[in-house]
Amino acid sequence: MTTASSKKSETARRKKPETARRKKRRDEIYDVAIAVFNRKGYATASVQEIADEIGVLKGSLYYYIDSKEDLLQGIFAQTDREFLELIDEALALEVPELERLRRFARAWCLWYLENIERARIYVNDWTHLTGERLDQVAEMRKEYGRRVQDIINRAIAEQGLELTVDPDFARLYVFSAVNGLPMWYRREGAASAEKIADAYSTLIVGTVLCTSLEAE
Amino acid sequence: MTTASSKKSETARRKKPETARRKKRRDEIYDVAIAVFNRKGYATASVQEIADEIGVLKGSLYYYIDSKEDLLQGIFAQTDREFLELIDEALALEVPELERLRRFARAWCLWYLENIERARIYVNDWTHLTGERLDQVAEMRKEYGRRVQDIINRAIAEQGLELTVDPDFARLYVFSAVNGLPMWYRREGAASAEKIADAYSTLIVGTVLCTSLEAE
Amino acid sequence: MTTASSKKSETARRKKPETARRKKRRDEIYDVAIAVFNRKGYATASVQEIADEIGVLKGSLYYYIDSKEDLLQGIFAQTDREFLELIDEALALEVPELERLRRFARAWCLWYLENIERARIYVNDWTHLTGERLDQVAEMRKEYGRRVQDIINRAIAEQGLELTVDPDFARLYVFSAVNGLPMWYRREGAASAEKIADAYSTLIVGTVLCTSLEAE
Amino acid sequence: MTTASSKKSETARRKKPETARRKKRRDEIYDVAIAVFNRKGYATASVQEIADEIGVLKGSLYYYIDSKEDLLQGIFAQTDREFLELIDEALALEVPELERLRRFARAWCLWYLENIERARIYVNDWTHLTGERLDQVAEMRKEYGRRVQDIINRAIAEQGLELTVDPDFARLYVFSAVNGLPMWYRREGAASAEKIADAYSTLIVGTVLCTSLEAE
DNA sequence: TATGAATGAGCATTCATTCAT
DNA sequence: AATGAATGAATGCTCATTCAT
Repeated sequence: MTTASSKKSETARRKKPETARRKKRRDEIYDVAIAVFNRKGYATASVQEIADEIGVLKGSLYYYIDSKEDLLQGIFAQTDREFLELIDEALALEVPELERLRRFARAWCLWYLENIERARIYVNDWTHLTGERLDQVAEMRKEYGRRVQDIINRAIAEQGLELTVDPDFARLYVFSAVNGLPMWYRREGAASAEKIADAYSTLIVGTVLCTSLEAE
Repeated sequence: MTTASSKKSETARRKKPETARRKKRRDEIYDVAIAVFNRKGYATASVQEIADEIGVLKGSLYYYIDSKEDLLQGIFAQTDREFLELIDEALALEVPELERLRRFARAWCLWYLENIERARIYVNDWTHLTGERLDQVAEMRKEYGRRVQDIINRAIAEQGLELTVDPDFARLYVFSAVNGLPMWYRREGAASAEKIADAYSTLIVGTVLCTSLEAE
Repeated sequence: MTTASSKKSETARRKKPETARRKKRRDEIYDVAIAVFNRKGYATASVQEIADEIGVLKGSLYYYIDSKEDLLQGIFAQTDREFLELIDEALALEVPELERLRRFARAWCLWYLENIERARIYVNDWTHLTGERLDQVAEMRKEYGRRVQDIINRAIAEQGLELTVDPDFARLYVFSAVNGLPMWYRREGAASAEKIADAYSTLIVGTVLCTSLEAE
Repeated sequence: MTTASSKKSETARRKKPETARRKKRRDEIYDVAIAVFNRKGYATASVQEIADEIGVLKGSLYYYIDSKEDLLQGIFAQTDREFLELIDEALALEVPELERLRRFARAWCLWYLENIERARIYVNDWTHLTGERLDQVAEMRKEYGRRVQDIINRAIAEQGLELTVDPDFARLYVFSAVNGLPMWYRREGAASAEKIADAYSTLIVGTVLCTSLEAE
């Protein structure tokens, strides 16, 4: 229930000086962890497998991480940072709102596809966090929602749509559609990330416009 | 119900006659298993928890099931049956194709929402099946895809749309959107299942129509 | 540690009247148990398998037996009875001692081969008895040893052999050789039980005669 | 040492370098396992007991072994190696064939007696191996048979015996006699291993010579 | 920094046995 | 006589984590 990162006493957790060497190792661990969690899922993956793939003993990892859950959180933190950046870039654009939506949608999809392993973990395994780690991620997700909703609402307002569908549903629908990418996308697949992002961004814009579609 | 359980087939443990009493217990086990898997995820949930919730010893469950994985497969089997029915009902309707799509979409969403626990397990945990069990479910999913694609394509043809987006993407997009329902829907939430199904079916029809949307 | 048969109180164990019907069932259980123990070994075999093969529920067996170990002991009891008879028949013969040995050896082998399933259980699984059951079987085995030794010694005396090998070793050697039959004999094998018994009885007589063999 | 342990071969858990410390622990585990399997039989013995006797937690053993069956196979592998050596040494002797037989027989018995615990496990528990492990051991046993038969046949040929008994039976008879040693031999017993080996080798030579004994 | 060894708690599963009906 | 259900204890095995070196 308590976060694993609060186990060690404050003094003991004096942040190790992040030397270049240390950082490199850390990054390697994260990269491998992403590969392994992606392949087997967080719950099923074992710390052993990560260690094996790095070529280091299991116990040695704990010099760099506090726990397995720590690793997961770390992956999410990175993802969070990048996604927020993505949104901010879209908001910074000086273009019509619908165009902003389109460009954001495209960038979003592209980012998912290019980081499909991390995206898959994000979508599938965030439930395996516990305690405040979970709260933190949940809060983040809400924040995403708010910002994306904002983009959507501005487009709707700009277009002067007469709503038949609650725009909240449009957001949820769009989020789910994008979150579903990792379910079927394979890097070696036939369709390129570019092509997929084109198609998806068109559909996303369409979904937003459809909030004024007559039900019958 | 259990297909791949031919482990002990040497002496072919005769199939127990499904008495009312026995069926009741079995159903209870499945209900509790659904609740527990839904709450914690299949991989993290333990047989112990299911037994505890029923108020029976862990080992006693094995009088009714062959394995934990068996339980998961059983849940899927039920789900598969119902979903195929849903599609067939839609295909049997004598209405215009777009209307068929709309009605199917609505029924689909409604069914997801009403069985949201099972849906969540289906979406999240099918990867935890192994061997032919996994193959079987994978095959089922493909079959769903084909049938839903069929419904989509017929609507597109009927409407004489000039395609700008591959209809396969529309299917994937729609599937993801629906599969995403368990991510955010809560029974106690503000929006009723009916309302959600209305909105989503409109958006789904919209997505299909958007396959002729100009990208720019 | 305490024998399983002392679990039930004296009064409760009032021997059920051995009706014909009951006896038939009991015999069937023993036959199947022999088949199953023979196939998988006592330790690995399960009561379930026996019940399955009879076509009765596991629990029902306990109307006829007290425990799994009981079953094993029962099998041994039958075997003991028959083997003692075999020896007694040999001792009753009015023939020269070497001839008595030869005839006994042949009958012994033949009996092993004809009851090879029970013999296999006897040889392999007597160690799985516990408490006084084990003591009882151990005592029986000693008794066999004494009687067979008697036959051997009489033959040696009759032949006036000048011993170079302790006749006890001859007995142990012969016992092991016969006990080894279940290790390789298969009913469907090429050699008939008769032929094997012929060969083995010759070798057994030979072994006894060899107690006067010069070591160099 | 472990041949069939390619379970985790995806990530190929690198073979730990066999340091002296590690080897000592491994040997200890094997020694205790031999003691426990010898005492209770493989099927009845539990990993728990082995751990208890070493004074380590059950799970800790798995740092050194892959499975309980692995332990059994490891014991057999050692035994196989030694036995084949024994035969090869006998075949390398430059002595008359009957003398070769006698010396081999003696060495064989002596080896059994000196390693009586392992011999007992070998004789009793090889059936508890499964899959290719079982196949491998079965193949080994056949190979032994062929080689010992070879020694026997050469002695028979050298002696120019007129056969009345199939030499295959002589081999089976002799094998059984030796395999029976663990049934009765106790280290603390009256007879020394040397004395027993003397007596048994005489009887073994005798058995081979008896293949020309008249049946009547 | 990293290793090697061990811990301890947990897990899915099996099975002989009991007993109310 | 037999059933059907449950018990309870054990089993082999896994794994995140710790820690002395």
